Amino acid sequence: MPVTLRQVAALAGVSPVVVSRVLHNKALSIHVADQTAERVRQAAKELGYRRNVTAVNFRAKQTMAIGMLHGMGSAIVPLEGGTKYLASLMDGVIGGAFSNGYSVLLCPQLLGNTPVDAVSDGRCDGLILFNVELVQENMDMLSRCTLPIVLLHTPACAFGQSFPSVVCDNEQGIGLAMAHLLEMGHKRIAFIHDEPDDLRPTLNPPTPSELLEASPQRIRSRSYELSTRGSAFLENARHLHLGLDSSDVIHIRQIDRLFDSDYTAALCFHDGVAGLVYDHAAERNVRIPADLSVVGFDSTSFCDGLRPPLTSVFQPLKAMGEKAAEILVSIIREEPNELNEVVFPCGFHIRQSVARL
Amino acid sequence: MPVTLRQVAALAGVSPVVVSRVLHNKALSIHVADQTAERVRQAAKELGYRRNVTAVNFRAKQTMAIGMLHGMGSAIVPLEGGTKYLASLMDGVIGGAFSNGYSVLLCPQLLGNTPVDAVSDGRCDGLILFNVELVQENMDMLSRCTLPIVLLHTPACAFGQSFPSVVCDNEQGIGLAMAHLLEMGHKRIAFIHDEPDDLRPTLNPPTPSELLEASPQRIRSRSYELSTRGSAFLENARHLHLGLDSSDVIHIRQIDRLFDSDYTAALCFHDGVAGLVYDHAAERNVRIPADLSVVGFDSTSFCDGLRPPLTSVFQPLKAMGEKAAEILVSIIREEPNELNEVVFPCGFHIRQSVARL
DNA sequence: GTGAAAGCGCTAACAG
DNA sequence: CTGTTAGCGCTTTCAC
Repeated sequence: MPVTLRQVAALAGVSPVVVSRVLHNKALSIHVADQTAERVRQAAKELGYRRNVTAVNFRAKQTMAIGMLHGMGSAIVPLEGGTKYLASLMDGVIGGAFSNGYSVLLCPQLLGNTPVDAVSDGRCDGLILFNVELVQENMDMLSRCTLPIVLLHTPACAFGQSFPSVVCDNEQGIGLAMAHLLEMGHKRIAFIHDEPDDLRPTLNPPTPSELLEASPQRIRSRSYELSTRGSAFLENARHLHLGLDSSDVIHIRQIDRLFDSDYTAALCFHDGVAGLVYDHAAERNVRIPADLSVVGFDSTSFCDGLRPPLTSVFQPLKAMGEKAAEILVSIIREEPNELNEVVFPCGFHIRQSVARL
Repeated sequence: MPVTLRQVAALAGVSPVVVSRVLHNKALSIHVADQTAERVRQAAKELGYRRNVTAVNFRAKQTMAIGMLHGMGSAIVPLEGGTKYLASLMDGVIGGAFSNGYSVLLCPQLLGNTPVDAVSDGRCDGLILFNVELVQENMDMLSRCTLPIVLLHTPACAFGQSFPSVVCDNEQGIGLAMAHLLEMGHKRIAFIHDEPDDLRPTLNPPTPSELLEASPQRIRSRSYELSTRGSAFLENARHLHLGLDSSDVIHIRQIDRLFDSDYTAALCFHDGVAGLVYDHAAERNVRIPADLSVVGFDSTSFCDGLRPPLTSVFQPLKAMGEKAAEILVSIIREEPNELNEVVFPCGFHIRQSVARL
C-alpha cells in the first residue's frame, strides 16, 4: 500500500493540504512556515511518500501524455519500417514531449472499441497524427474528435485546415534535387514513385481534388514537372513518371522501362523507392551512378547503408517531430497559438549516387 | 464538459450504479432488467456518453500502460538507431501490449525528478527494461523499484535473477554462424565487436565477473571461442578478436589489422559492426565476399540494404518484444507465473556476404 | 433488480 | 500561515 498525503500529514502533525502545498505547490504565492515545511519534508522522506500521479491527473482532468497515432490507414506502420522514417519522427516527438513534461503513448491503431471513442478514449491529452489514410471514415472520426490534434507529414489542407500541421517543403526539396542533377549535367530525369497516382475512390467531401493535390507524392511530382518545364536546360527534354506497384512483377517490368530508356537520372519519391531501384539495378547489371544516377528523398541513415550511399533530399524529421509535439503541448495548455502550418525547409545530402555527366 | 455517468443516469431515470453496470460491467452475475438496460443505453447514446478512463484507472489504481525504458544507460537510445534493433523490439512490445489492452509509454530516460521516483513515478503499471547500463547506481534504483519489471535483451543473471528476462540464445546463434562458415570452407575466422571488453569499473556487487559473463557481447565472444576449440576443422586455426573503439582513428587501424591478416571471414558482434567492416572494406578495396566473408548478428532489414546483402544470425526481435510485454502483463495481473528467463532460439539468414572457399 | 453510501488521493476555494 | 470542506467520476458493498 503506497503512502498517501494523509499519512504524511498525520506524522507531521498538519493537514493534508499543507503537505500538498509543501511538496507539490509550485506557486509561491502561499507561504508555509519554514519550520512546518521542514517537518513535512522530513515525514515524507521517512515514510517514503510518492505522489500518486494517477490521482493528480484524475483531479486535473489530464493525462500528461500525448498519443502518437501512427496507423489510421489501411495498414499499421511498423517502427522498423524500411527507411526509419517513422522512427526518426518518433525520436523528435519524444524529445519535444519529454522536455515539456509529457510522455508519449504509442498508438499503432485506434484506441477504444466503438467508433465514437475510437480516436480518443481519454488515454491522452492530444494526438499527433501520422499516416492517416484520407478516407471518409477517418475524416468523420477526426471531425468528431474533441482532442487537440496536430498533423505530422500531412498538409493542413488535407483536412480542410481543421488541424495545425508540420510538413517539410516538398517543392523546395524537389527543387534542390533537380538543381543538383542539372548542375551535374543531367537532362533526362525520371521521377519515380511507388503509390497509385490517385487516392482512394471512397473519398467524398472535402473535395477529392483538393486532397489529391495535398498528398506529398503529388506535390513532389508536380514540383518535378514544374522544374522540367521551367528550366532552359530541359527545354527539349522528356520526363518519365514511373509508378511502381506493390506487385513485384509489375515492379520489375516498370523499372525495366527505366533501365531500357535513355534517362540518366532517377529522382525517387522517397529513399525506399530508391532502394528498390538499387535492387533491380543490381539484377540488371545497371551500375549506379555510372549508368544511372539516383536521388532519394528523406535522407535517413538508410541512405548510408546503401552502396553507393544514396544522395538524398534531407527532411529534418527529428526537428519536425519535436515541433509537432511542442505545438500540440501549447494547444493543450491553451496558450495563444496562431500556427496553422509549419513548413520546414529541406536540405540536400550529397553522397555518391549521382555522377557528373 | 464531458458527459458523466450521473447525467446518463438522470436522463434514464436510474441511479449511476445501474448505468455503470449496464455499460461497463462485464461480470454477468448481476442482472439488470432488459428494459432498464435498454433505456440506459439509449440515454448514453443520446448524450454521447464516453467513459472517463482516467477516473476508472484512478479508482482501480492502475494506468493500463506499460513503460518501455530504453535509455537508462550512458546515452539515450534513439529509435532510429543504426540497425533498427530497438525499433523491431518496439514493434513486438506494442503488439503484445495492445492485444492485452495495455498501451505503451515510451521512456527514453528516467521519469520523475528525484532518485526515488526516477524509475517509476506512477505513470505505468510495469516496465520493460532495454539497455540498462549495469552500473551500481542503476542497480540500486531498480532494486528499490516496486513496479513489475521485465528485462529485454539482458540476461536475468545481470540483475541477480531479480527480474524475468527475454533474450535470444546467443551461443546457439553464434554456433549457427560458425557452422555455416565452416561448411563454406572457412578456417580462419575473426570475431569482431565494438564495445570495450569490460564493463564499467564503477560496478560493485553483484559480482562484476558474473555481470561480465552476462553481457551479450561476452557470451557471443565466448561461444565463438568454444566453437573454434571444439571443431576439428579449426584445430590448427588461429582466431582474432578485434575490438573496435569508438574513436574513428583506432577503428580504421584495427580493421586494417583484419584486412592485412589472412583471415577469410569476419563474424561480427552485431549488424552495425558488419556495416563498419563494409565501409572500410570499400575504402581499402577489399571485396566482400570475394576477399572477405562477413556474417552479422540480428538480421534486421538493415542487412538487406547493404551490398552485398549481409548474411546474419537472426534474432526473432518482434517475438521477443511481444513475449516481454506478455510476461509483464501477466505479472501485473498477478497471474501465477514461474517464468524466469525466456530464451528464443536464433535463426540464420543466408544472404550474399559469405563466399564458398 | 435497484439504489444509497462511501471512498480512491489529491487540491481549489474559502474560512479562520 | 493553517485547516475545513467539498468534489473530480467511478465502482464496490451492502441494504432494500
